[in-house]
Amino acid sequence: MLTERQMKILITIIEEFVKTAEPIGSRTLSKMEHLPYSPATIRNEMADLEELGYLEKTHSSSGRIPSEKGYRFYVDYIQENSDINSDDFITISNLFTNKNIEREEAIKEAVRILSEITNYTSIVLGPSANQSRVKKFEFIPLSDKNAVLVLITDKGHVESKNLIMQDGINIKEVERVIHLMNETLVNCLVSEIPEKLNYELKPYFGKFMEYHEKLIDSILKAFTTIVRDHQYYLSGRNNIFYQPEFQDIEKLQKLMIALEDSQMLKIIQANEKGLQVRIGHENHIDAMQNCTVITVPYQISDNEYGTIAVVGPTRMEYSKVIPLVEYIAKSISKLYK
Amino acid sequence: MLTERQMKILITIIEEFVKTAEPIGSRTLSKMEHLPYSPATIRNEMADLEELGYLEKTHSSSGRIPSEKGYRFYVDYIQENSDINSDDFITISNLFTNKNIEREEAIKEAVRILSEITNYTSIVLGPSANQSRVKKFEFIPLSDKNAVLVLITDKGHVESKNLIMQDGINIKEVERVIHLMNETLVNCLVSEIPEKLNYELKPYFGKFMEYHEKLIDSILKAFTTIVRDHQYYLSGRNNIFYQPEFQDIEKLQKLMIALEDSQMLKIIQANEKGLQVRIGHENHIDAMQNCTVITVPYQISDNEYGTIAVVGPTRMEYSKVIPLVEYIAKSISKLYK
DNA sequence: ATTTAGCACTCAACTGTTGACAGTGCTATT
DNA sequence: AATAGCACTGTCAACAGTTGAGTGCTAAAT
Repeated sequence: MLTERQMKILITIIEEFVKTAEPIGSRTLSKMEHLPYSPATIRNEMADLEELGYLEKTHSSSGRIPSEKGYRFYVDYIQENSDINSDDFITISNLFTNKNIEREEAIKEAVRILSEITNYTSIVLGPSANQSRVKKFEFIPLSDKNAVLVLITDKGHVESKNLIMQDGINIKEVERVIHLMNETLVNCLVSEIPEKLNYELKPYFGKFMEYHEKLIDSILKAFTTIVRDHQYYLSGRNNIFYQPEFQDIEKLQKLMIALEDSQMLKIIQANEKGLQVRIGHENHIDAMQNCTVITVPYQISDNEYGTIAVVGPTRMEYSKVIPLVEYIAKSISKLYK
Repeated sequence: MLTERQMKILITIIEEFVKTAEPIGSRTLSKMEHLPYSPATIRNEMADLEELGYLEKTHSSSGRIPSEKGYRFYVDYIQENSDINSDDFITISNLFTNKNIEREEAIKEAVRILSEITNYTSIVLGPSANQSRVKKFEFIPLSDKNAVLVLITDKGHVESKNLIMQDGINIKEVERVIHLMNETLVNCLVSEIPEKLNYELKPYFGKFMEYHEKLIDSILKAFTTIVRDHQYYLSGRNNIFYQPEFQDIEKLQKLMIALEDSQMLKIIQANEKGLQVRIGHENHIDAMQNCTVITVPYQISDNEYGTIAVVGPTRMEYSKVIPLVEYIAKSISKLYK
């Protein structure tokens, strides 16, 4: 285990490195008044901390920087001694007063502010519509070639599609198809739509007119997205530019591409357990070896969960970010209760 | 005016520079079989072309690169002699067959492919809902605290909002408000919604219950976005990384930020006249001095226009991109007819 | 009157060298 | 156990020298 002094030194190095992004040397530490030891003493302690895996060197004669293990220690440490900076909290709590009763806007706004305060990138992942049930399909003809089809679920998901009737498809016929769709599909799980369309509705029509099949295929295609997709909202992506660890254009590029990749979803989505901090390699994504991802779930109905995530360099202001995301997630969850 | 030979040289320089992104020297040109002149002769011509403003040097002893005026000449030239590469066209025309009758998806997909083929960034700007009329508001209560409000317009815009009833607001009351909203607002322009809510509906309720005002404010806020916003879809943003002119991280950053800026909208939105090519400074955006923006409108109903845009470096493959965007816009417009 | 060959000149990009400097590890001393 | 001293290491920026691609100009050739 670490001695009191080692902990003090380790934490000071981390906090200093978070500020400056420069390796910290023994002389710098020795000058601090809460570390009244000579550089040599500190060097010895640093050598020990390095041997234990908490610190690293960038090259043989450089100062030290925290390792992932170092950050992990730090994160666990501050989660016990968490300390709240009230200023930012006021800004956010204002968002969730009755001025703004539209949920999605409020969440987006909160996350926008989150990335502004922290200077990192943040993400909202809304709940998937998978476990919702069809409340109704609404079909609205607009002209003889155009119509809108709207799907509304019991959890409030709304998905609309602008349909275009190609030659040979009559809008009256479509209306009949939709009518039957409603009868067949209302109250069934959104995830079952494709299956039901294919095996219950299609055979029924197939006997009569061959172009109905084409039509149903199109509708099918139109609504597969709702089954598959989560709402995914990225905010503050451009903040990455300001991080010194991403001045290298290739790393920058890889990270930006990763942020839009489906791997990202897997990371963010997996946890309903509470706050998670994934440091560096714990993310299992190549482009994110220098990144920490903090995720925290929020609840918007009995069994619907979304996630808020913050993506930043491993050299992240954990003590600021962690309480903040927790507070936001809590505020959102409170709305529903 | 330019002599035949000058034109030949100018066009060769541009096409060569588009390929390599390197300044072109007289020796290189002289080696090409359609330019059977000695380096010295070509040097003289290049000096003249520079004096006329079609070419530039990066430094006093470098080869030449095209100036904006040079590109302008080139673009005007190829638009007369446009020449269509059929391979890419097949990919795109497949998108607009009856396999896919959902308009928005088809457009997005087309633009996604556009940025893939060209390796530039492309943008769809959907028509604003401003000139649409309210067809109906649909109000769907989900629980005693949650409800969905859906607005559908005569042009097929659908906007949905998840409302959360804060303490003191009863969902039955809300239902009544929506009912009255429907009566007041159906058939009026979307752009008039705020006004009508404020001056026709609010006074009526205000007398009875003060919290109705709060409620209407919230609904108002929820639906201002639909009035203001166009659909804005960006594809292939990460292609910018591959352009040698944006290896400088600062330029890259500025461009990426500009792409999400509202100035962008103004550029893209302004023209219903047909294809436009804006080269470098013609964009009047600082971060886009090295960029060309090609825009072309598409029509989706009697008086609804959207825009497709391609953003790339001024050193762009004009002869490939221009016919392609024109073809896509035409294909989309054909859907509606 | 064009076109071309020849030559001096320019500038960017690369190379190798150097010295300053920040920091370390080790050892001897307090 | 803590510290002072010292040799050592790697980074960084500045500098000079070299190379090479390309130009402009002039004089000769067509």
